[in-house]
Amino acid sequence: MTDQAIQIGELSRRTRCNIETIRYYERIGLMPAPPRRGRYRSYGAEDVGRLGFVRRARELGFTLDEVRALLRLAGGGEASCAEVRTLAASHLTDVRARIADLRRMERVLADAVRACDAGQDPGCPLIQSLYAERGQSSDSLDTKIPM
Amino acid sequence: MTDQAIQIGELSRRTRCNIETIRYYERIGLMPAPPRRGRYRSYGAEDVGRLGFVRRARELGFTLDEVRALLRLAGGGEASCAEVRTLAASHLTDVRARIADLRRMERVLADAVRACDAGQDPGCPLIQSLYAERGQSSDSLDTKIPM
DNA sequence: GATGCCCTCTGTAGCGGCTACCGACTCAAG
DNA sequence: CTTGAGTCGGTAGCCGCTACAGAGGGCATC
Repeated sequence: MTDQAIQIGELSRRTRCNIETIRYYERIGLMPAPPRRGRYRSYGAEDVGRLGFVRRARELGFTLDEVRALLRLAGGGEASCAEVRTLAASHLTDVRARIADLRRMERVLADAVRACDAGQDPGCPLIQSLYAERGQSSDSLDTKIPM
Repeated sequence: MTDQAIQIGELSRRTRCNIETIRYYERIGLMPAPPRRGRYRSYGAEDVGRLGFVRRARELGFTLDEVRALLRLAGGGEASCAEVRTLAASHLTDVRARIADLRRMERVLADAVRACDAGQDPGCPLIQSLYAERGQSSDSLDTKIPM
């Protein structure tokens, strides 16, 4: 059985989650404070599962607040599936917006690098394009989308 | 002529850069400390240009350190164009890596949302996929690419 | 029992790039 | 004279960690 008590280092290895990060998650209440063996934290299989869940959600770009919500919903029954779907769909929209922003950057950068390679301008084309103002700026600095 | 002295509010309007951010840039030495009229900062056309440059570089996703480097290179002659190119090319690589990460997230999220819509699973498919471990995790949490 | 060595502990401070808020001031218009 | 808008410097907060300091614990080896 895998329900033997493990220490934080082993939990870290199994979930590929930094020890400091585990303690951080505990501090902010994302992971429950485990019982202690002496002064050492003692984790079980459930913690491995929960922390794995958190990590995978983070890899999908969910914020810690969203992860908290997902964890709450994970316990609920069928009803919560709809809420999960909503959360995921809205996050998906964010991800797509970020992709769109990055693609704009990519295009401009690639153009500039190409212009540099052509290299018959009097000055550096990239520097010049940074000095020249383009139209409206797509707000990519203002939109605050997490991660 | 546009070289009349303007205050920080006007500079903010012209560059669409938050006043607090302008003062922040001054504090960290990205913008020079301007002369004062009384106790108020007094800016000129050059500042508008420089700050615009900074903003546009930021919109392309350059870090403030990279912007600093670009500003230094902007003064230099032909020689620096090659350095600018290098900087931009390496940043472009970063941007592309971030796009790739986001596309992976997008794919997984879109799949999960679709599975939710199909909705014949016993539990919520997204929650379940977060509990199940996938293979190696593409490191999207570890790679630290700015912005 | 003393020496290593590794693990774990708590606590705090730092990262980047801002943003927000504070009370105090300055200045011009009404 | 009052009111309102702008500006001032300073500090603290945001997110999601990461790093580091200094102490204590536990086990193997000499």
